[in-house]
Order: sequence, then structure tokens, then C-alpha cells
Amino acid sequence: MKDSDCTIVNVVINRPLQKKFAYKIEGKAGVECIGSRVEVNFAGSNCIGIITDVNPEINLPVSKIKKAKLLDKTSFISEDIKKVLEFGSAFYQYPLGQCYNVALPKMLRDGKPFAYENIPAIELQSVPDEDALAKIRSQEQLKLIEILKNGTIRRKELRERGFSSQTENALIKKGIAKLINLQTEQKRFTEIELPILKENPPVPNIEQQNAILSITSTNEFGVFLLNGITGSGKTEVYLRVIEEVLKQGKAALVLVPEIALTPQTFNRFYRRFNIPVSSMHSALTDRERLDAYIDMQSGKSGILIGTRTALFTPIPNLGLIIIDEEHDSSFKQSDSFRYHARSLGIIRAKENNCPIILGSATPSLESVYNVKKGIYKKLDLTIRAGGASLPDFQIIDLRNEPLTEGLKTGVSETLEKEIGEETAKGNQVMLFLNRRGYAHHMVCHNCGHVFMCPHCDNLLTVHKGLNRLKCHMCENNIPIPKVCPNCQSDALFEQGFGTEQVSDYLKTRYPDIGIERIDRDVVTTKAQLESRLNRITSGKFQIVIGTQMLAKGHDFPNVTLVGILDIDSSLFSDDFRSLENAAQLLTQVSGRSGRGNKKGRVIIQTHHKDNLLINQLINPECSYLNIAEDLLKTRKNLMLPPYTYQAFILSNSSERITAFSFLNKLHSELISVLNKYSNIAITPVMSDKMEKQQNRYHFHMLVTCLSRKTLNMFLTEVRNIVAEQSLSQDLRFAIEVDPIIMC
DNA sequence: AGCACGCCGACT
DNA sequence: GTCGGCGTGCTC
Repeated sequence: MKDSDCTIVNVVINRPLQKKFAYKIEGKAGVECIGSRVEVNFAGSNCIGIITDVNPEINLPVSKIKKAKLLDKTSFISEDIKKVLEFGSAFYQYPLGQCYNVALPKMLRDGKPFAYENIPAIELQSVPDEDALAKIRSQEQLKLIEILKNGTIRRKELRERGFSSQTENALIKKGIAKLINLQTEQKRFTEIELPILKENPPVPNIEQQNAILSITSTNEFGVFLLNGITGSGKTEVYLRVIEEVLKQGKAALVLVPEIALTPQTFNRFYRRFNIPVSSMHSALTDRERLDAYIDMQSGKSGILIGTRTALFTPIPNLGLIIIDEEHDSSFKQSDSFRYHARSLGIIRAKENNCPIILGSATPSLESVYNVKKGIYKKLDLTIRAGGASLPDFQIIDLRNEPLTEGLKTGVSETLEKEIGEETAKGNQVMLFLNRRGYAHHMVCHNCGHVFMCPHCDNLLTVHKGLNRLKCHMCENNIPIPKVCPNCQSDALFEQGFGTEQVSDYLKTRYPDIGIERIDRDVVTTKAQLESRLNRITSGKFQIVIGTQMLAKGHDFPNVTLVGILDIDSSLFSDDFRSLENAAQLLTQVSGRSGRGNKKGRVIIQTHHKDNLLINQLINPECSYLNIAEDLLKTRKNLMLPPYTYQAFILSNSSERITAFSFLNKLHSELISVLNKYSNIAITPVMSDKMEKQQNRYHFHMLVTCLSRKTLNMFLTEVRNIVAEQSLSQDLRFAIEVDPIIMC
């Protein structure tokens, strides 16, 4: 191969390396191959890389440049995705090649072709007449003809039903049947002749109209914070804006939290539009994921609904991005490429010069702050659909409650009575407790032995139904012991109640009432969640007890009472975001009450009746936004985000000293360069709250800075210092920009 | 991250 | 004399 017949390209590899590497590909190539995958030999092993530049300037002897094998004739990675990943790589301090790795579906990462699966199928070409049929002597062929009369059928299915490929081939040869590929019948959504709408949408109220108009009146980039109280019809606004976007021949991207991926969510989109909708979430197989990716890239589908990774799906002519429940923590990835889908979503919308809607009843303080600064435009929805009003709030002061068996399992006498009265009226009650399992942990009454995970600094949670003690950190579990391993005493007791225990207790109190539990222990798949939610809607169960799985998006018109069993544990956390999270969760859960035409109530049990947050939550004059404003004042006084910018410098190792001394050495190196930067502070090396996790010891330093730019420059220097050293096998290192959970 | 290279100790 | 342990450093 002569060098004149080659094109030099830069390639990024899925390795923790910042550099791009030059390779040569056969033939003359232009910018159209940027984003294409190549198979290269890199340092002795073959791997997949992505082309980032064509004919780059390099000062490298030509003899060192190896040959790369081009895997894609044209790139499927659009310009905007490339820009988003380049931004994300610099912003989150993560190597570009590894960012691509997170952004691509697994099959593309592995070098599989960018193509739909071939689905060979056969269908009837022409129905043979009597004469032709009489000539066929094979019973199998006759049987197959009968089956084919019912329509197209996959060859794989025919094989499963006992037909040999010879039988099929014989019919094809005779011209009776023909071979087709089920995946070739693809039409672009813009070429679909049906009307865009499948159903007549409801008439929006004045607030919804205003919101729709504000967003659709400009076709340009803008961030809209759609602040709609629970039940105010945010989804209807999304659907209307999407409709406008589709009318312009453009596509829409909707990101939802992991937990909101219920059939209810999808069905509203499927029902509304004749335009194909694709989805992308954790329950898909690799194949389905790639198919959805191609659906969007090829323009076959006009709407993509998915979780945070769906953000990286190429969509030509993207006209709108929606981040639903924008405050939800599942938009932040907290390993490998630690990006926030909201932040990168805004970058992508900017690249496409299209609007982005951040929707929430309880927006993040970051977003509220950006509205104050005039960076986002806030649109309010304050009216509940169908004239439903917000629920009334009531406090049960646990100090005045008798210390009954019920109270020890989380249900006070007063609440128990209220549950009884409400269910007697035929209504449903929803109880909320953000702790799964039966009991928080187990203690020996005799010697004080506490049952801990041998691999983590974590207490084992009691799961009665499974008869196991489980570590929620590492999933390690043991049978519930009968005696203490320390003193052989059988006086073991459980402390702290979870959803399982509450459910068990209520079953003894209300044996005739159906009680349903919703948490990750009993609901592991989407189908299970669906069937449980349906059982609740059908009214078979009058009492529902659940974790935050219950908080979002589910509409139960018969729920008139919501009970918050334990708010106190979220009032005194050492994470500065815990009050924000508690206010969000409580507001969301409360919104489950009184969604139909019945007035709803919310009862909060607490030992801290005078706590400020609790009083704000129950005050009808005080909205979530008022609470957010108050919390922002505190953040400002304490110089916390969003008034400052934070990043963690993280390390862990299986040998405790390794990570600790590595970070300590790094710390002293950083102190010596700190004078180059202003308004930046770095903590000493500290243990994570849970230092030992799965037998690895975790340490961190926290960097705080007044300026985003300075923080980024500093972190780049940190990364370069670390890149110069060769780290031991056992040591892991990471930078987390904009953490949302303090460690 | 991988992998090759290289420099030492335990074996045929 | 060689097989393989893993510490070090480079990868187009």
C-alpha cells in the first residue's frame, strides 16, 4: 500500500488516555469519515477506535503510523453528538475515547455492523390454484402453504414449528412463496402520509397554552423550566410542543428518570401520534438498543423516549429536547463518564439551536438559581387538571403518641385509625417509607454485637421474607442467624423498620384489606411494576406501602390519604442536599393524593413538629419554590453550590494505605500549585462516609471554587499530574465534577 | 487499560 | 540454562 493511496486520521481509543493517535486508512477520505469506527492494533492488541480528525497535523515519522481498518463507510455519529462528547470530555475530565464508549450502544462498541438485524421471513407470492396444488406431493409443503395464507412469518419461527428450510426453499423455487427481510420496510417518519395525531388531544388550559406558545413561538435555542405542580399536566404541554416540532419535520428527544419508564409514560406518546416512537432504557437487549439507535439515526422514528444514555443517540433534524423530572438524581451518572444529562442536554440543544424543556414540580436548586440569573425561562403550571385541589396537610406529633407495637413498626395509633377510616369509605391509602427490607439492622441484646457486612462498612438489613441479612451496598447476604456468633445468645433483635415490616404489621391489623408493597425487593422488572400498579388501580388493594418507586408519575385517582412514615431521618443528614431532596420527595409523594375528584390529605409523622422544613411543607401558603428560595439563601451563606462549584478527587484500593498515601502525595503536590489559582479551596484527604465498600478502601478530597473556569483549569492540571505517574494495578482514580451525592 | 519488555528468583 | 513472577513505561 502506497502512502499516497492512504488518508491519515486521528483516532480515539477506549483507554484512559487523553491523546489521539494517528492511523492511516486505505483510499482517499474526507470529513465524512469523522465519527466512523476503525479497527486498529494499539500497543499490541486489537481494539475499536473512533475517527476524530482527517489529515491532522502530526509530527511523527510516517513509519510509526499503523494501518487502520475502516468499519463504517459513512459516520453515524452526527456533528452535534461529537461536540457534546468533546465538551463533556473536557468538562467532566474524562478521556474522549471512553466518553464515546459510554455513548455508543454495546454492539457498536464491539465493532458489530451499523445495521438492523436481518430478519428473514417468507410470505405467499401467489396462491396456487387447484392444479398447482395437486402437483405438490409433499405434505409438509401443503401444510406450510396453509400457514402462509395467514400472512408473513419469520423463518426462525417456522424452524421452531418443525418446518425444514428445504420445504421453504422448495416453495420459493416454485414461485409460491418469496423471501423477504422484515427489517427493510422502513419509511422515514416525515414520509408517513397519515395525520400526525392519532387522537384528539384535550383542550389545554390557559397556563398550558401560554407555556406551549412560549416554547413554540421561537425556533431557537432556549432553556425553559416548566415548573408545574403535581397533576398540572406537564406531559400535555410536552405532547403539544412535540406535535409542533413534528409538523416542522423535526424530531424530539425525551429523557425520563429510570424509575418513570412505565407503560403509562410510553402509552401517552404511542396513543397520541401516528409517528413511530422509539424507546431506550435498561430493560432492552443489546440488539433492541441498536435497533432503536438506528430507528432514530435513519429518521424512521420521530420521537425517542429514554433514560440518560439516550441523550447520545444521533437524531437528524433534532427540534426539541425534554428532560422530564429534571431534578431527578438518575440523570447524573456516578461512575465512568460522570456526566449530568441535563448539563449535556443543554449543550446538545445549543448545538441544534433548538429549545430544551426542563420539567419538574420540584425543580433542582441549580435550575431555580439559573432562572433567577435569567439563564432559564420559567413557565408555571399552577392549576391541577380536572379541578382537583392540592391536598390538606396534617402532622402527627409522635411525642404525644403512645409507644405501641404499631409505633415501633412505623405506624402510630392516630395514623392507624385514619387508615381504618379512609379504607372504610372505600378509598385508597398510600404509605411512604424510603427504606426497604424488614428492619434496618440486627443487634445482640446480650453482648451488643451488630451484624455488619464483612466486605463493607455497612449494617446488614434484615429481610424476613427471604430469611436473609443483606448488604445493600454489595448484595452480599447470609441467612438470618438464630444465635449471636459472638456470645451464642439467642436474644437477637431488629432495629428500625422498613417497608416489609410495615406491610406485615398492617396485615395483622387489617387482615381483610388488600395490602400491596412496592419496592425494589418485590418489584425487579418493568412487567412486575406494571402488574402491581394495575392491581392498585383496579382497587383490589386499598393500602399501598412503598419506597420512592411510588413517588413518580403514577396516577391513582382513588388515593385520598398519603402517610409519610419517617421524615425525621432525612432532616438531619450531613449531606447539604438532603433538605432539598426531602422537600422534593415529600412534595412529589404528596402529589399522589387527591388526583381524582376526591379531596386528598397528607399526614406526616414526626418527632420534630417545630422543624422549619416540616412547617413549610404543611403550610398551604408556602410553595415548593418558596422552600427552594429559602434553601438557596442558606447555600449562598455557606458558599455551597449552586453559588460555588465542586469536584471530588477520588481514589480507592484494596490495600487501605495505597489509595490514602497516593491521595496524600497528590494533595501536597496540589497545594504547591494552588497559588496559581484564585478562589479555590481543597480539603485534606478524607475517608468516604463508607470507607470500605466491597473490600476496597475509598478516600477523597473536595475541591471548591468560585469560578467554573478556574475549577476546570485546576482539574485539568490535576489530571495531568496523575497522568504522568504510573499507578499501581490496584489503585483506582477518578474526578467527579458537580457531584450530587457527597461522599 | 493492556501489553511488551526486562530484570530477578526457582525450577528442569 | 529457561520459565515465569510482576514492576515500569509506552501506546500512532
